[in-house]
Amino acid sequence: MEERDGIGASNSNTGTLGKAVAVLELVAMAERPMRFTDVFDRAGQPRGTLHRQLSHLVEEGLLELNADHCYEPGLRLLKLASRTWMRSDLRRFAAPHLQALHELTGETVHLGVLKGAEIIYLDKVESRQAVRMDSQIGRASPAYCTGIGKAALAALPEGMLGPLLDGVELRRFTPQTIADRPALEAELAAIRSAGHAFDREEHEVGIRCVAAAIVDAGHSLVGGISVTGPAYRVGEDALADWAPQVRRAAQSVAGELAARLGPGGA
Amino acid sequence: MEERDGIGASNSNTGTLGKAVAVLELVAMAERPMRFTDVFDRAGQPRGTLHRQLSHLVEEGLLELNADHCYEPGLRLLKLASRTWMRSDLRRFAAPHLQALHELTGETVHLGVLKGAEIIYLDKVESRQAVRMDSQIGRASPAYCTGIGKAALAALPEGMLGPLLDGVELRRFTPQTIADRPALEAELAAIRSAGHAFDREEHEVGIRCVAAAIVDAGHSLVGGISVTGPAYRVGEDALADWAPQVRRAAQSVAGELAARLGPGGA
DNA sequence: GCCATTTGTTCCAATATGTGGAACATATTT
DNA sequence: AAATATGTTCCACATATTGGAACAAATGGC
Repeated sequence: MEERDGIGASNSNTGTLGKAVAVLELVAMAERPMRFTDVFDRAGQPRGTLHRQLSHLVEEGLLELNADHCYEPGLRLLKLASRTWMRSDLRRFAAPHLQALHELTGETVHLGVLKGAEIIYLDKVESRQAVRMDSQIGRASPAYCTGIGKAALAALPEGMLGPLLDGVELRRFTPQTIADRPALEAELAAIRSAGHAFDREEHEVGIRCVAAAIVDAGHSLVGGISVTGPAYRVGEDALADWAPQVRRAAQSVAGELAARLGPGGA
Repeated sequence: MEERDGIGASNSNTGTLGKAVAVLELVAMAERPMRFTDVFDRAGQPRGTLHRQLSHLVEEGLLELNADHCYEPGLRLLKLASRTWMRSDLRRFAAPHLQALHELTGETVHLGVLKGAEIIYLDKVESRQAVRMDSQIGRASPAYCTGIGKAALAALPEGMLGPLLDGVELRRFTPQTIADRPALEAELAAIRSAGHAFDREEHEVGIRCVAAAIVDAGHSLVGGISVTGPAYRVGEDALADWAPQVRRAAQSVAGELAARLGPGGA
C-alpha cells in the first residue's frame, strides 16, 4: 500500500467512502466556492477519479454544482443534520439547564461535545440576538483554547489525552492562548482539581467563559456547558461566581444521561 | 443489472457511494435508534456488506454506534451542515427581508427551498420562543401541502411539475389537505395567477400561512418565503393583507440573487 | 473573430474494492 | 445449560473504481 498526496493519506481504511467524504469535506470546509480545478489542486487525485466522485456527490445531493461551475455543500446535509440535532439525547436533557443558566446569568450559554480534538457546538441560548439558528451550532472550534474544550480535555483519562494532544498543533489565536504543551497540561490539571475551566480570551479577544464538563460513564461521550460573555461586561470574578452553578448543571445533565442509559439501554 | 429490494433500487448510478448514503439516510431518518438487525431488515442488503458499510460510516463520523449497539446520526453531519447553512447565498440575502416581515406581522417567518418534492427549511425568524436553533431548520416537509411548497411548485415550468408530482403520494395530513391531483393542479393554477399561496391548515391543524416563491433565472433554484401563524390568531383576511408584502420580499430576494449571479458569475 | 490556452468531461484496460454467502463469535432468552 | 437471536469475520468472485490519455468546451490574448 502506498502513501498518497492530498486527502485520504491518513485514514485509508474506509475505502471509497472515505475518499468521497474527504472530497466532500474539502469542498464544504473551504472558505469560498471551489471550481473543479480548485478541488483538483488540493485533492491530490487524478482528474477522472475526482470528476466521478464529485458527480456522485452532486447526484446524491451532498454537494451542489451551481451555475458558475462552483461546487457548494448541498441541502441534503442540512436535512440529515437536522435529524442529528433533533435526536440528540444530550441536547434534549441539557436544554432546560441551559435555559436556567441563561436566566441566572443573563449571558450566552453553550452546549458542546468533544469530537477528536475539536468542540462541536450543539446548542446555544442567548438573549440579545434575534431568534435565529446561530452559526455557532454545528461549528467546530479547537478544544485546547475554549472553555468547554479544556473542561472536556481535562475530563479525559490520561491514556486518551496524550495521543489526542500529540496530533494537535497549538496555534496561537490571541495573546492569551495557551500555546505550549506543558502549560496546557498544567492548566488541565488545575481544571481537574477545580472542576471547572475558564477561557480567558484564549480563543477570541474580548470573550471570556466558564465551563464544566459533562462525562458519561465510559467516557464514550465527553462534552460540556459554558457561560460566555464579553470581557467588558463579565469580569473573572463574575465567572468564578457562576462556576458552581455551571458545575451543578453539568453534573445534573450527566446524571440524567446516566439514568437514561442505565435502566433503558445496556 | 438486476433490481434489488430495499434501498438503492431506484438510483443505482452513484455506485458504492449511493448505497452508503442510502444506509446513512435510512438510519438518520428513522424515528428511533436502530440496532444492526433493524437496519438489516430494511436495507435489503447482505449482512456482510451492510456491516462494512455501517462500520465505514461510523469510522467517518457520519454515524455513531452508541453503548447499546444503536446506530445514530453522527456529529460530523452537523459540522458539514453548518457550513451549508452559513454559506448559503439565498439565506444571506433573504435574512433582512425575513426580519422585516417578522417585524411587520409579528408572526413567524420561514425561508425554504424546493428539493425534489420536499421543502427544506433554511431559516426562520420568530418572536416568542427562546433563542435557539429551531428544529425546523433543515427539516423537510412535503411541498404539496405547505405554503412555500405550493408556491414553489406553482413556479415550476410545466415540464418539470408533472413528472415531479407523478412520484409523490398525496397523503392527507389534515381534513384540509389537498389530496387529489386535479384539485392540486387547480390550486397551483390559482397560485400562479395570484402570485402567492395560502396554507389553510393543510399540513397541520391550527396552522395557516401565506407564501410567495423565489425563483432564480434558470429555475435551478426555487424556494419561497412564508408568514405563518396559529389559526386562532391569524385569520385568512390577515394573511391576504400580508400577501403583497410577502410577494414583494420574495421578489426582492430573487432580484438580489440575480444581481449577484449576473455580473459575478456566468 | 481566430488561435492558444486553460478548464472541464469522457473513455477504457488494469486492478483494487466491494460483494454476499456462509461460518464463526457473542449476547440474550428459555 | 441449551437454544435462539444478534452481531462479526472470512474469502472466492464480480464489479466498481482507478488513472492515464484523448477529447470537448470555455476562456483569454492578440
